[in-house]
Amino acid sequence: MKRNKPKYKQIIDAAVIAIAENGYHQAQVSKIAKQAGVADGTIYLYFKNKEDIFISVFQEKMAVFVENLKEIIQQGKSSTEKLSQMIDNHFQVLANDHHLATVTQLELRQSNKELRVKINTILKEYLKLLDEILIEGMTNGEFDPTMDVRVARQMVFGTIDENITTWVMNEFRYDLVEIAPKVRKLLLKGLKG
Amino acid sequence: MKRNKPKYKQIIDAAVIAIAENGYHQAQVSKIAKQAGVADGTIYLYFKNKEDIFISVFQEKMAVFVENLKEIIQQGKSSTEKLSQMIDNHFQVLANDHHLATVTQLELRQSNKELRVKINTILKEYLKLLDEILIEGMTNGEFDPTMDVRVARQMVFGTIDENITTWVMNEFRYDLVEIAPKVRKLLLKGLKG
Amino acid sequence: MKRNKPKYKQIIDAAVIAIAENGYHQAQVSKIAKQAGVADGTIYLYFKNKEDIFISVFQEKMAVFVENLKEIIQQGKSSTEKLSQMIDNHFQVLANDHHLATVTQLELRQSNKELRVKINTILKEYLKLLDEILIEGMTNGEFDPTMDVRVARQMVFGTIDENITTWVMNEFRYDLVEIAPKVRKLLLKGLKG
Amino acid sequence: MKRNKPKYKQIIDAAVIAIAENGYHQAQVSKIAKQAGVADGTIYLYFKNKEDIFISVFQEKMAVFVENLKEIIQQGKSSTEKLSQMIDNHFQVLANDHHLATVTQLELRQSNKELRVKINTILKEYLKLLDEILIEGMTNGEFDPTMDVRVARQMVFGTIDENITTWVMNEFRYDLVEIAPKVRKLLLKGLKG
DNA sequence: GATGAATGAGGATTCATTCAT
DNA sequence: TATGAATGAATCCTCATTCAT
Repeated sequence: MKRNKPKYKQIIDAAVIAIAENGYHQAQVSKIAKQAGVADGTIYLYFKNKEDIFISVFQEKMAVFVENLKEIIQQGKSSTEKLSQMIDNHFQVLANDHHLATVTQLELRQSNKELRVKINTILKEYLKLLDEILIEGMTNGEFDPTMDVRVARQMVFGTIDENITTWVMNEFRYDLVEIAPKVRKLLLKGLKG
Repeated sequence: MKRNKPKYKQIIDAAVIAIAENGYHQAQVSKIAKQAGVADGTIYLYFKNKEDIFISVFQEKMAVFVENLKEIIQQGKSSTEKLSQMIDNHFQVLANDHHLATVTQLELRQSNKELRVKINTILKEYLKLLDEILIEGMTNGEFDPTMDVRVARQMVFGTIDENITTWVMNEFRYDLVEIAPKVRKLLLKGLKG
Repeated sequence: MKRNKPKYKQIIDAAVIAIAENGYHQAQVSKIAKQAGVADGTIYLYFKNKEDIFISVFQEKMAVFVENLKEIIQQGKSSTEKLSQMIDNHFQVLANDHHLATVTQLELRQSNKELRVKINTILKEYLKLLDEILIEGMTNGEFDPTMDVRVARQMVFGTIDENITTWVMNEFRYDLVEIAPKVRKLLLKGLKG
Repeated sequence: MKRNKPKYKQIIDAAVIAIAENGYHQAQVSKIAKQAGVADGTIYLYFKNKEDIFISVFQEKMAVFVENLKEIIQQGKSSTEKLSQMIDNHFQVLANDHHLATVTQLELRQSNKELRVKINTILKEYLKLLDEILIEGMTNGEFDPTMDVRVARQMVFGTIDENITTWVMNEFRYDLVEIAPKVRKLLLKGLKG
């Protein structure tokens, strides 16, 4: 399994840095290779093509969010608490890794429609977990049982996403973590049953 | 003033179609020119360069949103009503123009950071009007007076944006206008004082 | 005759200025038209095409040299005196018109081979008069009667030309007129019988 | 060092042929690449851009003149002999390579001012060696000690250059090598002390 | 597995010239 | 005569990918 060889992760991490520092369109394969300390050709021993690198970057990093969220769901008591922790975790992970935030919020979105569809597919696992929390809350009365789950999910995700993107576009000039409770409060009010 | 000459609007509209049908990176100047029924060189009598076309597209189309919103603010009675109408208008304009929706939600976001910053500057006028509504509502008690306006604004815009983008990515397979009241209800609950 | 209409000379002079200030390749027809205070299309009422402007510029300005030289030949006593005055005149005319010097010595030489052949044809009249002086001198014993006239002519013209071009490339930083007597002395020694 | 790789020289030689056969402005990169038997992109592994090819052509070819001249200076006995051999060498090298003669005398001069300045910088090394010969001759009494070296150098170079350019413009119709002794004789008489 | 030299397709932009007014 | 809006051909360079070593 290529995924477990050291050079695989080495290239993934190099890609994040190369994209963050140079921008999506300026993150050429040769730059990623240089950053990873391998030859250009070596990249193609681990990835099918350039697009495959970017998808893998998103996949690997998204896996962290999904894992965290699964744990949150397992350990959380109320739906409200689960959602709160999900929001906090989302903000915290990106607040702690500016490179990653730049890549996911700004750079990777410059990819073409086709690639974005693939990225969305990866994202779906995360959104499915979010749906679980929402449905649970609607069932147990914590959230409004009459609301449309898709719309609610898009409110939660859209609000989080917009807040983080704005923070990145403002070049991290304010503390993102301070925003989290405000977002949480607004969203929970909107959702509550 | 070039902006008022017929060919200016002709090229703008051609650009929307060319981008929607071919994608951002495949919308070559020659394609836009062909779609507009003018020679390639004619484009450059009205626009400084390709980027200028894209900025102008966003500017011209955004102007419709801003104009509508200004009218909504003038005629609306309560802040709640103003916000409701703003949401409805936003959904309706894009529901009626799939090409424009594709361009603003998916294609134009593939532009590089520099261009996106310019686009954001244009967007700010719209968001400022949204802020006005929110602040008014916080003052008159319709909305929660303790909330952070920026976060609230980002919830409203992020929720609208995410819902529309998802609709576009699902290739307009469901009726966007039916979503509007659901979005409106959730958001107003989140904001209310 | 178009040649005598005021706009003809107006465009010629505008071309010299446009070329001198912008360089050969940056002297677009539109710039020349603007400098001349006429519309782009008007240029084509007086000149067949862009090349025709440049040829005419050279023709009109070279005519001054030829006229002067004819007078020098008529009034001069010895061949030595005629050659001396030709050299002085050549240096003086260009020393007094930096724009013209830039155009003839640097810019017009950037034209393609075809145009340069045409320019050379115009130059030939001037060189023929120079040949006359040389042959006269070879006949009357002032110049070496065994020398090859073509080679001698090319020495005279090449020396003058190289000195002036160097002066232009040094951005007129020294006094060209001071060079003339030194050139004259060297050339006459080379030629003398 | 790219300069020593076989493809470097291969491209340089291809450029000379492409320029000579098509003219400066018609020597597209793709033509040079085709002539060199490499892909267009390969050019850019060896040269920064198109201008860099042209500068390098001049540099590489001028290096031959400079090298020859250095040897001539070392082995020559009198200043007169050194100058004579310099003239002969200059004529001979170009007489033997019509392509090169076309390129240096006609085509490369169509470059813009900026490039010509760079070319002149390369030429300076050659002219400095010429100055050395002249100054030596002025010191040892072979040449006129009162003459202005710059003017003398410009006479020598201008005369050689004009004779060769005329030969190229006459499409090599006569034997250039026969001109050399005539040029030599005239110049030496002009310079002698 | 690893290298890196070589490939070659693809597009924004300029500007001389025309021609309807 | 004079205008100037419109035309459209033409080219340098980048960079993802391959493959001989």
